Amino acid sequence: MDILTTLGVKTKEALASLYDIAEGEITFENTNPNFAGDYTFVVFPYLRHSRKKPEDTAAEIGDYLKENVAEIDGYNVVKGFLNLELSNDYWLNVAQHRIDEGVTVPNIGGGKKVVVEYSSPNTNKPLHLGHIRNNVLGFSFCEILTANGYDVIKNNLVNDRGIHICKSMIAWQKWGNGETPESSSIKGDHLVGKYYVEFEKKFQAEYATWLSSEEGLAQLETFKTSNAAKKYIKEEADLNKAFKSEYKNTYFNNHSDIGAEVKTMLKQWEDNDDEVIALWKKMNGWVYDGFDATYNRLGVSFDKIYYESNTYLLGKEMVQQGLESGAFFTKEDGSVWIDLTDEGLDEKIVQRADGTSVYITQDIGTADLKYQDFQMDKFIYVVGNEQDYHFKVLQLILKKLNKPYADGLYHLSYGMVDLPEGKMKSREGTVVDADELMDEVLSTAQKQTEELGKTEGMSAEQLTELYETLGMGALKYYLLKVDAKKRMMYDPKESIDFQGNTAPFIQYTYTRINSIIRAANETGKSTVFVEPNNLEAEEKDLIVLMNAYPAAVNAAANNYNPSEIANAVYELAKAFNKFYHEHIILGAEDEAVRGFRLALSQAVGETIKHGFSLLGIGVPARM
RNA sequence: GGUUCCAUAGCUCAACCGGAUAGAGCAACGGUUUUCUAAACCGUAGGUUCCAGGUUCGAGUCCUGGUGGGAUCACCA
Repeated sequence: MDILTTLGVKTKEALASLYDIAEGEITFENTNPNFAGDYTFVVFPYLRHSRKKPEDTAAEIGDYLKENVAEIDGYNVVKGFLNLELSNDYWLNVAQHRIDEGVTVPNIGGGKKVVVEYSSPNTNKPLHLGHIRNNVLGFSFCEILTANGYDVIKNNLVNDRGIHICKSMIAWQKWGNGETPESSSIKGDHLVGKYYVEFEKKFQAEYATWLSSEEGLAQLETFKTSNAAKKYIKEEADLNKAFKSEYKNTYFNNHSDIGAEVKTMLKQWEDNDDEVIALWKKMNGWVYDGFDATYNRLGVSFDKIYYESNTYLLGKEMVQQGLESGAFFTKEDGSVWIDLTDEGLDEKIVQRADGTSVYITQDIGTADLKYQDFQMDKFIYVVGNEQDYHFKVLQLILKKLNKPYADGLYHLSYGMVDLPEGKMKSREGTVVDADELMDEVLSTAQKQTEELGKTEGMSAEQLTELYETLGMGALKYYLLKVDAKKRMMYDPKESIDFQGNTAPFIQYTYTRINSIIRAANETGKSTVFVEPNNLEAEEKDLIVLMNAYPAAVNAAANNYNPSEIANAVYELAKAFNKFYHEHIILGAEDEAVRGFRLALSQAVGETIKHGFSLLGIGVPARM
């Protein structure tokens, strides 16, 4: 029986026999490091039954437990806190089990099927830092679920059609002069992105001209006296600027020449125009080549890729079902809506008056498609928290449609990544490009490694691989160590820092262990676990932390939060470095002590490697 | 304005779902290398956990009300 279970049972017994308490859930906490002991039982809640001072109550329970639980060596009491001290034999036992069995994670998934959607890029722009957080988070979380016994399907929904890609296409057609990734040596996704930017530039210029035209100025005057302008007047905002942003979409739709071209192209695409489809395929092909390279480098992969061009018409049938069942209603113009005011939300459109679908319609359809394809128990969307509302609505709609899978929807909502200068804004050119960023961390890894000069004898390929492992590790760890839910700050200086709570620090710890084990093997020293006579504090810390690791893996899955694993691994690495500094391992005189420490070190190394693999980070043999 | 998320050391983040004296890293200062990799280790300094109430034996954590910030409230995706 697990020690905590035993303690729970015995403590219940103690409470019953001492104070006649029958009910209640018994919980233990890890003893605060400032006090002696391993687990702590808080007696305050039981004082009204015991009718004794906290100290006396704790002591009575402590006596009972010491008497009845073999693993308890002793206890101490501070106010109402009963600190239980477990024997060294118990901890050595734990160590032996861990060493014999390797890392074992309790199976909480039970083979349940989970579809995880992440990445979900648009095909008009290259990936940026925000996408990296998404990809790294999504991939890591899939690894974590798998380790917990879930059957995971990683899926990507590629947004490959729509007005945005048409903008790139028009720009390329008009101003591209036949430029290709080959002819320009520009990575495909960046090339397409270049034309997207080009389009925006030309459009802005056209818009600016119009704004100062007679018609534009007339519209501005109309705007100034309109209702829409009132709130700007209240805020004392610049009305010219306000008009410029307010009217932009209207201008694009009703006045712009290139806007009209884009819209025509989108229509042609929907009508399956051969030429447009060919161009679309060509340019998307470039983007996919580019994305594949980036995904490869990030080390992420997918089991199933959905393309919006195939799924964007889905969901209409379900809109019909919803109309029949009364979940949806039709407005006068023929558009279809759902009323969510009972849930504290608004009315939400699910189909336009012309019968075409909107964003959420597609998601309704895709959810159903996923269910047809996989009959999953749960389906998770790794999407930024800016879409909290969208997924709340999506789930409610699925519920109102009585879909059996509706309850299985979970939005893994992660926070935005901010820069020291503020928010990333593509319009202001402050986005951090994914490929550039990866190059940067890589060259930093190389520079650092070369400065330290410990890689003598390594081949060019080995070095390249090492820089990749260190650089990508640093970047991924930087993004994964903070709580996924929280908005985070990306400081370029910090992200390439290799000291302290960073991947290279942990990787370094791993290589230290690795080199000791290697030396032990070379000199024929046994790394087999031997029970020593004594247990040092630093040794015990390692056992305690390794013992806690599987629970952290469970918690990371339950809380949708890889950072719990990052923290657990960091604590372990830190504890090992302290142990390493305080105690000699390979050179220990006593054979039993040496064997024990070697076995323990090896187990620490395995745990680090295990944890890092769940984060999608590799460990080098040496560095 | 409605809804919603957030606020912890100079900076970036923890704090095991209500427990003890709130912890790390970075930055600053000082120390450690004839011993298994110093990308390491040890020490010093740094806090009214945004504010005001409330619940509780006990609150950074729960509730209410403020203040400040983000997101969202599109027939965009």
